[in-house]
Amino acid sequence: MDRYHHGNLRAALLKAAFQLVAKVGMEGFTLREVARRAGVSHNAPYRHFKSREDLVAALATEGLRQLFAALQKAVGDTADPVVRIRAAARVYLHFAIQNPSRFHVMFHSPIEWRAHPEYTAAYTDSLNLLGSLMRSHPDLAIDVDTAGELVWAGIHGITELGIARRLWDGDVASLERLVDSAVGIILRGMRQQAG
Amino acid sequence: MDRYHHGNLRAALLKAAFQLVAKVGMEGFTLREVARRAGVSHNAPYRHFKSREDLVAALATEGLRQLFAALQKAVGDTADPVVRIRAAARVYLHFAIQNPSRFHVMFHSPIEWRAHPEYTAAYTDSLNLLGSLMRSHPDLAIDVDTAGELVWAGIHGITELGIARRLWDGDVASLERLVDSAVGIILRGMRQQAG
DNA sequence: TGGAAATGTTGCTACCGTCAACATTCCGCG
DNA sequence: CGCGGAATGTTGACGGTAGCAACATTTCCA
Repeated sequence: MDRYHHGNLRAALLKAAFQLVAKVGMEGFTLREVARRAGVSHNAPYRHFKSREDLVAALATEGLRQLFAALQKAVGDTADPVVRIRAAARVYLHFAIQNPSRFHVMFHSPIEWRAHPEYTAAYTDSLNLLGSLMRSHPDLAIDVDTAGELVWAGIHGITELGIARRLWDGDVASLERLVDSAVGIILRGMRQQAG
Repeated sequence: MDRYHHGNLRAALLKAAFQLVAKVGMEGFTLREVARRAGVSHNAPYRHFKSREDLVAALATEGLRQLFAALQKAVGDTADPVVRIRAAARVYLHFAIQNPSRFHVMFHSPIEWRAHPEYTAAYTDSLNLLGSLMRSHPDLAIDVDTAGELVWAGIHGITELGIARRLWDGDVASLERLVDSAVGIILRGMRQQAG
């Protein structure tokens, strides 16, 4: 089974890249090391990715798809809008906590994303999902798109500062409580007010 | 004035580093290029910074101090808590928009910050400032520290997604409106409710 | 004033991203 | 079949980078 042609090198490279970035972070992330871990020569990756940046972009895109899939799954469990939004928020947080390097690649890679429409598409999928959640939430004082963006931004901010260890003592549960209360507060603040 | 000893190379290196990162971002940011721009040999920086990472950490710390100073200045203009909080939020946003690379260095550098207490101190200063703002805001339904963290996270999230061009059409004013409404919504959501 | 400490330079090693040239395998068409 | 081009993988080279060691210059103070 030691063939000259690998068979599915592209997927193997992505897998190796995920493992590498999980182990050493984005510093120390090296195209050559990825190739080494996939058991191929240092130049084999160039048959599947234009450049190192191209591989990173693929990694980010793949990560976004995983996140989207997780969000979809979490959201399907109930019909209550508030519960669904909170579930999505928790999934977002947990994804980031469990894969901080992956999250980092997804959101902090200094890449010109306009050259990678698959990335933008994957991103938009999640944003749309959140938007549709807001649509099912009644009594919004602002339009649903803005509402979705604000909720996204709130969760994203907590998650960012959380994995950066800024507002986190290491206890996941406390961060989760913070996310829950953020969702509650933001949704409450967006409500139509009677008087 | 062409001396062997520079006189204040450390400051000159930081300045050159800020210019470089503003021009080429964090990719292409090179210790040797910084040295070149400061007009010294490729190894001179090692007399002032242990490593490349050490220089980046100094850069991030300096950026945080600038942000803190800007926040302080913005907050001094009025006594109304809500206005002050909104002013701080806008300053945060504008700082990031005007110095995206600097912001990136400050918040996305994969550095073990425990080894750089000045960074954590600079960070805490801003967080405390925001906390004190919340303290002057009446009728909070939750404790002030949590309130401060939530406001920070909300603004941070909008700013992050903003400079990543995710929820931004290029118009600063629209982002500003988003920040304003986020502040309003979050503060409203955190209010004690009568019934 | 003289020598140690601080600061800057030169040269080296190991590694990285990428290009070019070459080797092997696969696959469709006669 | 078989053969020739396309796809895939390898080897080798080049320029650039981080960091180490050895050396040169300047400063400073005992």
